[in-house]
Amino acid sequence: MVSIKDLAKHLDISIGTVSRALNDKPDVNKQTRAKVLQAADNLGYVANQSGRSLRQGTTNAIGFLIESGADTEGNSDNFFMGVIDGLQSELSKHKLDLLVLPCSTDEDPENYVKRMVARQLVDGMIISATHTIDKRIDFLSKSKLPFVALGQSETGKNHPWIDLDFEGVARVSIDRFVKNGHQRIAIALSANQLNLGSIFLKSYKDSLKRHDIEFAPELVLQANSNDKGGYAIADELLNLNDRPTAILLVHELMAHGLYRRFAEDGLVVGRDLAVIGFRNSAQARMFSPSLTSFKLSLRDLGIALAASLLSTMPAYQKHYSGKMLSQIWPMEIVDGESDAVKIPKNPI
Amino acid sequence: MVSIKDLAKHLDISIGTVSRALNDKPDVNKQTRAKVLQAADNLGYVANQSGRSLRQGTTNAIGFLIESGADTEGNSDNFFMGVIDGLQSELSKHKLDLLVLPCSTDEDPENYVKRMVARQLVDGMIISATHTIDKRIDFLSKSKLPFVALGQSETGKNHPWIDLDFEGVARVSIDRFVKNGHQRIAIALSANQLNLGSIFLKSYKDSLKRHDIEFAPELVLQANSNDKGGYAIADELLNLNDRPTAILLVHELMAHGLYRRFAEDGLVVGRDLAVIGFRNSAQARMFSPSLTSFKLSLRDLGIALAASLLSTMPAYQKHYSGKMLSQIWPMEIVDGESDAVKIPKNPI
DNA sequence: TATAGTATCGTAAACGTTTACGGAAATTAA
DNA sequence: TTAATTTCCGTAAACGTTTACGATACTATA
Repeated sequence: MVSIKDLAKHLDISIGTVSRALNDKPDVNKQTRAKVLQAADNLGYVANQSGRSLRQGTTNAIGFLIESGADTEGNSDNFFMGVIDGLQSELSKHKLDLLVLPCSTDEDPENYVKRMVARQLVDGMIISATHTIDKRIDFLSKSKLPFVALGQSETGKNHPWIDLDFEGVARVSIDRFVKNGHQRIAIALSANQLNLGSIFLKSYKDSLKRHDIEFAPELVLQANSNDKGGYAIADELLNLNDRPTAILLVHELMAHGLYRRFAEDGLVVGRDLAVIGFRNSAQARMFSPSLTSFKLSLRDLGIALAASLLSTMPAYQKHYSGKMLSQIWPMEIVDGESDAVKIPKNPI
Repeated sequence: MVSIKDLAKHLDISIGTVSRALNDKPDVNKQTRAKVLQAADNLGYVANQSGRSLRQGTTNAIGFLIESGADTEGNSDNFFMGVIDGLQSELSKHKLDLLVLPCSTDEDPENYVKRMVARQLVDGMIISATHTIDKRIDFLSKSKLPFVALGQSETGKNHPWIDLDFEGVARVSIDRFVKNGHQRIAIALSANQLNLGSIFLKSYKDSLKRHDIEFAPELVLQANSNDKGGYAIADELLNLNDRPTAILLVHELMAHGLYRRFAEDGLVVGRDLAVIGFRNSAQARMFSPSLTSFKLSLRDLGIALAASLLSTMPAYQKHYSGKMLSQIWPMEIVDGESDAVKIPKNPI
């Protein structure tokens, strides 16, 4: 590996000048700068990050914290890949690299964050899979490392975050159901602890209240956010005395199981039950009848996350003066056939 | 941030001794070591990685190179998440951290690898999405950085690699088809350049030859590895003069489109066409009739990759004396209903 | 011409570690 | 008691950068 010292020796100038030339500092002659850049290119010089980090206390890298376990909230499709692509697109504008830091299922997330922060290999962090009570946020708030959370938490709010508009998804869904005459509307939630569920549930309740529909606890169903869970929920639903006529699937990965269970009884989604899913994954289009769902541009979300983070970092703030730190990320509904049924005469 | 210097001052001993105590070096008194560890814990000391890297030229981290674009050969999030979990499980045994390095769709993969190597933030690399001709491998071979490839390449083979047993998958599939009386057997490949396709195709041809079945070029179908591609392939297949009675889907993400296209003509997979898919994804179980496919433990694959890499790194070799550097990763077939049809009397 | 200002560069310290080396104290051997 | 050995610890250099500071030479101003 060729160092700055080698460059200096090769050009017979001081390492200080070489460094200044490489870093576009003002007080260096144009010709010498040209020579330095030329030589750097020839010899294949590239700055050693450790040396640079040690001196400046900066790494030119941003970390994206994810959980590497298999089923993280049913994000089975390319959720992260899409977000990552957006993150990079924005970060690369500032010559920042993205390091994805996967927290293993074996390790306590808080401990993992501590380790990664201590390692000092990133200048800022984006954390995902936010929990209602999230110790990582506690820790990061205390540390001086800039960070942005994908997903709100109740742990502390004076940090930037971006959250998908779960509230809006639930509201729009319920409104649409009600508009079509539905009165008994169910909601299917994931069985885990993520904050997502509580937001959805609250918005669901609020929407019902707005329409003067009484909240029925038995219509809040919980299961794992996958095929099996969907089957179980459909089963539970079909066994209710007073069956719902519509259901909102917070995790549309449940959809397939639901379709499957219905098919077993000769029932058809969209005719015997109105279904709206969240969030428009690659699979959503595959259903028959097609699933009404919500569209989300993962790439744009990634870009927004990066912008939000950078706007809190002094070195980059100038580029993001007008940006909002935190925001609710809106999503558009995409019409399918699964919620076609209106005011059913024979509620299932 | 508390440094080793702070620790030394606090304990009124030299920084050399502190460092030795923390790193389990032999020549340090047991009591002083205990004191040092205690103080480090109290003050929340954790070694600065930049300083350490600069001095030792080592980072205690392994990089996993992936491509962050949306459709990377149908390897959705789950694929990587599973592998990552396995990687970490093995790496953590040696106190190594895993950094996932996503190559953006905007950037040339070779250039990205160069940048990441130059950054010197990992001691070794695992690269994925290997192409038949892969410049990254060229570069890494020249550099001194240890690496292992997930997927073979023709670029140079004197480096460790692990490849899924595509050859076996094709062979077992064709054998099973033939055993059930099929003679016209198609194969659906992805339309892109990955090495996977060529291996599959070769094995497909070899298997046919073994059974004295003439190779028919029109039975090699190509499309994008997704729902639409499957639909297109089914369409093409149904328009053939002499239709095949069986098909091997190299990317079972195509399966849904194929099912869909068949349903349109009132045809049923498993009755009117024998289908075997690859690789047993979460969706595979959801099909009806269920898709016969191949099982793959992503976690175990990750563990093997890590072991393979570490066995080439001097500092860790002692733990992996007997390990093989490169290997073909076997997969088991999982019976479904999609290939139930035997020697059809009325070939579609 | 003398002075002030400017452009350019070299010097050296600092970031936080690790580690080779040597020295002092403690222990053992004679 | 002395010499030899061992145990423990401090010193200082080194890794590759960046950057404050000062020095030099040149240019413009009076």
